[in-house]
Amino acid sequence: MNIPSFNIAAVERDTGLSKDVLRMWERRYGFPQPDRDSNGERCYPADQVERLRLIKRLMDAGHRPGKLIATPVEELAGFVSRRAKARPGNESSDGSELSELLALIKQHDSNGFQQAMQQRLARQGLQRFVQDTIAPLTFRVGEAWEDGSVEVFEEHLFTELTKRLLRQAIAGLPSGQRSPRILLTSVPDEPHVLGLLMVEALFALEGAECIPLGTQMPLLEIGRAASAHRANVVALSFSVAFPQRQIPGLLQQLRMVLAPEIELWAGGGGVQRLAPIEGVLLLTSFESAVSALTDWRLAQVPA
Amino acid sequence: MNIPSFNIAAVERDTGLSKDVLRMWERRYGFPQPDRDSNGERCYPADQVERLRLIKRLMDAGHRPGKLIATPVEELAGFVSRRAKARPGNESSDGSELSELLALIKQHDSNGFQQAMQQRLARQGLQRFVQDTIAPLTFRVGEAWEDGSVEVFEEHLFTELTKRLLRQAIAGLPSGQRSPRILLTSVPDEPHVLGLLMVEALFALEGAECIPLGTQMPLLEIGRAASAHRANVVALSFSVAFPQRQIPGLLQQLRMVLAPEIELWAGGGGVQRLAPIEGVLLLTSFESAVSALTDWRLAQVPA
DNA sequence: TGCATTAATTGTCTAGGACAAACTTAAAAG
DNA sequence: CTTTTAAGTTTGTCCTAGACAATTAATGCA
Repeated sequence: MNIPSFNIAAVERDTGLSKDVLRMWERRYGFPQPDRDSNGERCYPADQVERLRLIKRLMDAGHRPGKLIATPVEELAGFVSRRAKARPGNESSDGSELSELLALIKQHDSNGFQQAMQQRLARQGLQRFVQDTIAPLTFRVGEAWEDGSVEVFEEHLFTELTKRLLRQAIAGLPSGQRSPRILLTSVPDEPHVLGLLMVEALFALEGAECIPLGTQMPLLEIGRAASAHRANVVALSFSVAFPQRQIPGLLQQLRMVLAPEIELWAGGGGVQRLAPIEGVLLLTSFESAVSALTDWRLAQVPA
Repeated sequence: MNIPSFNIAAVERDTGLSKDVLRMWERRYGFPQPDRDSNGERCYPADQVERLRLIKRLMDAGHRPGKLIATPVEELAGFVSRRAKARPGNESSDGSELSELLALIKQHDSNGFQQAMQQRLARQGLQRFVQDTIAPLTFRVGEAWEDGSVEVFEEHLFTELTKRLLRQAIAGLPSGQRSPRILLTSVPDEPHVLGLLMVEALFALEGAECIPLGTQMPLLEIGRAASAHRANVVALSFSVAFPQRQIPGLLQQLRMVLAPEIELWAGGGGVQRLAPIEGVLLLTSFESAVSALTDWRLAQVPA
């Protein structure tokens, strides 16, 4: 069973490192060092791809590539997330319950996980379920992914099951002619949808009319959709994983594309530490999201 | 309101054309012809981005870039999908009902669409709903997207609402220890999830235990997930939009990664016209998917 | 210790060349 | 006249190697 070797495009797909970066690292650091096929093209052996994935994970956790690449493989495993390190054993009563949920994921017990989540939803109600269960649990899963204690496929399963749960809960809420009309989506390089669903649940609970467009909408298309749906607000979500430096530019571009009377809100882990942007409302917490909605309504009354 | 200009990365995001291709076209065909900033870097004006998006759409519909780029913008609008052309007015009684659903999408009437779909689901039952409503409707939407009569954001909304409906329906089915255990996912460049949900509905109806991992799983990760979940079958979905030539290679790679006793099934619009692949079962229709399940069960009995 | 300036790090962009795979067209054979 | 084979186009992806700006770290100075 000869393990196949990956060409540069396959490595880009599987690691998330761009071709440019892969070639640059090879030139600068001497790693990766792929074989070449008869055509002079790079062929990455599986173990190098594996190491690249590990490096990428640690980079997302805040480490710097130069150090990581210089470090031998064995030691790499010893690097752990800064975030995880910074939070040693603050196991509140609720924290341990979250750990139980996390454990179900790691045991690949989808049914058990779904049942436990359903129970919590019934007990807490949708709003608190989102704020006190889904959000922190998502955070914990992200942490665990960074420090390697949760596999990618486990994270995928968690996301998939949670998406279902949330969508089901949202479907159970009343709908119809409500206001404001909020268009929910994300930009092309942002595939994470959980944040959008969480905020949709909150907005829907507060009586807003949500128009969920899914993720990855081109900017010009968002503008068109907002007009076509006569949206009052466009709400975008950026996950922590989204490259922060790109966000201000994107929001400014979108602000120019949108009609001025349409509000632009941006939330999610990616906008936590962002400088204010003209014409854009940054939602740094669930509370601020809800109060943004309240403020919008107040602002409508005098007009 | 100065319309912003896009750098090459933004254009890649918004059009789906790689940087390499954008630069190549500029060199070969003289289009696009972006301005340059003080740094010598490309700045694409919005109208060129728009034209590129149109060209990309027509390419996906089967046209060739050389012709398209040579054609003036006004005439481009006249190009229509080959598929759409080939099927002139076969409006069966069911076809017109589908058209009504499509019309609701184009009117951006989410609530009306959801209600109409719910009704059809109740009337047809899940299996026929998937086969006779969702599948053909998805096809029609794809067609309409190709010939430009449906906007991207309309297609997104359709997808989002349909996903919700299907997931809700699936959630209503019994679950628990059933067999076979089927792991459902797609490869990293395949983000389309509707096909997976449709087949999940059918498999779940037939009593299989489905493990939905969402889309875009790296190959090595699929292998790990299959072992961890003790899956009997790994089922992949490829949409019509997926580059066909890449599929055989991907499947062969994955076949090598998977333990031999785990079956590998591939379905979706992308595998319709594919040559058989050793160790991979190609599901070219919903019927073949169901019979694959039956066959698997038969094969288990003697052992 | 806190802040400003310099230095190192790192990603993205640019240019043009090469080549193989996919598709078309032309020619030959049945 | 149709089918198959061969030659020719088209097109995407990969290659090298250089430049620069933006971020992060480190130094000097108040």
